Amino acid sequence: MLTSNLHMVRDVRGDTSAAAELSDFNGIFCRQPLEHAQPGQIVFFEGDPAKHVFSLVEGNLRICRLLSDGRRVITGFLRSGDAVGVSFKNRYLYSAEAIDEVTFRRVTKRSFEEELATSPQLRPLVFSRVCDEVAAAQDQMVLLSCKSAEERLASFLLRQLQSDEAHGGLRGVIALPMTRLDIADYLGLTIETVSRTVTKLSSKGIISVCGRHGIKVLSRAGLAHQAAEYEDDDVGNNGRTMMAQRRH
Amino acid sequence: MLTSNLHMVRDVRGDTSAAAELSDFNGIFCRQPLEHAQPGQIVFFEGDPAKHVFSLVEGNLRICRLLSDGRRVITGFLRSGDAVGVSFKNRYLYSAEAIDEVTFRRVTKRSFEEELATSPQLRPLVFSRVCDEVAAAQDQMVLLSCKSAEERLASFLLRQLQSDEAHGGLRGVIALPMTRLDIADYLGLTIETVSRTVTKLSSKGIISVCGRHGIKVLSRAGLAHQAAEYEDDDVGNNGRTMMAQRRH
DNA sequence: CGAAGATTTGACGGGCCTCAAATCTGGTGG
DNA sequence: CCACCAGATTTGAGGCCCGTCAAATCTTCG
Repeated sequence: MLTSNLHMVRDVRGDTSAAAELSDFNGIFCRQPLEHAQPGQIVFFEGDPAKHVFSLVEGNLRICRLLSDGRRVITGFLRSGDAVGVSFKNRYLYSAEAIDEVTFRRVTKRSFEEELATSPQLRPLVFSRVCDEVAAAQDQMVLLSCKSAEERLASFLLRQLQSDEAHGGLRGVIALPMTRLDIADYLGLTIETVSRTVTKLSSKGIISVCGRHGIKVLSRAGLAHQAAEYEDDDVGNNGRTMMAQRRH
Repeated sequence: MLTSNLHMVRDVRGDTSAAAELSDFNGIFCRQPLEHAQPGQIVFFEGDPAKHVFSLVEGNLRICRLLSDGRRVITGFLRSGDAVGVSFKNRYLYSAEAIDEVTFRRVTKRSFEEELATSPQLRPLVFSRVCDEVAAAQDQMVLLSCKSAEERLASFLLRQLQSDEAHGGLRGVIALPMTRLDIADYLGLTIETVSRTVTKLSSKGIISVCGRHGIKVLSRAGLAHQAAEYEDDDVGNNGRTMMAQRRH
């Protein structure tokens, strides 16, 4: 049975304590040579033997899965500081493609696993990242399962905004290195619907389009409202209330 | 930040070697007393402090997440042998509800984590299960992202069939302890669409409905064809071919 | 400038959702 | 044993959101 492969293990979470974590995690990679990939280049293919674990130093990757008839799903976007290929499985379950110019390092899966087995500091770190990975996947399942196009885009933009800010981007401005088709395949929509929905949010005064790969957030509250999620702040709330509502 | 929680760590994978794994994994739980839950009872709530890890002994659970307006998403179904609540996070990210009569055991998260830290046999086991969890989540993202109602239901039935067979069920018969509403919330459809699609598959001669909670598979190949996935056998293929098709 | 690709905009149709009602199933009490 | 009821499921009619197809516009780069 072809089973799991972890594609994304986020390295930075936007607080000052992340620096220590980052160096710990990257300790495995830092002796490896830098490698490069051009936009559109595929770092590894779905189905290939999973020989390496990668650490993204610069640039952005998209994680793709394909159906037999050519339909494409993007299960995640990766940015500098993320790792990809962490798994005990022997084949990659997805492809990793460079969105823009990318630099990365790699270690063999074997040495990564040895490091993991022998390093008590590393273990909880990796395990914790994997938990974040599962949480992200579940958020995405919620998004795909029952959100409208407008809610999906708003949720996506909100996440990107938080991610950008965690990485030291300008407050209120979202960088979108990926194309509209990438966004569409990530949100389970078509390119046309993404475009129309961007226009709609823009005409509502919630965002403002800045060129092809930039969006300015004019009303964060408006975005959060459209996203239809529990989080109502820039910071997630731990005191989220429970309601046991049911339809009908 | 409220982040990941692993809900499903499948314990049995249908081969004879699974028995050893199972006893290893359940070694943590086997000294704990048995607990019970009635149909509809909630084992723990989304947002509650995550104090325990659970091991399902008998019966079925549904894993639910709710949106603020009451929309419900089921991110997974659990059966005997599965564990739930494995995570380093301090709050549950989802609710776990009994579908039928359920018996389970629990250990504190603290003791589970201590066991995990000190047991070199257990670690790769848990880590491997987590990988399966992520793989399942990604499969579900593919399903929700771009499959039609018919493909979703076919994929779901195929998975249930494989799971049933792995657990020693009758060949070709699928047990569906959950309601149609559960299936709908799991597949991102409405209850009416699920019902209509079941009827459609039935009238095509691919399945045959056996009462409320049973479905007989008349044509496994037909199901697999409708599911629109790579796997074309009852066993997944490791030699899956890669194609780099793109739309347009 | 010109061409290729990315994005936007428009018209139209279909698949799934919504609302409504009929039917089926299982459990309870007479 | 059977009537009855509540909940689950099925079936039907109609509408809407988003996908499909097509064309215009914008951007980038040789």
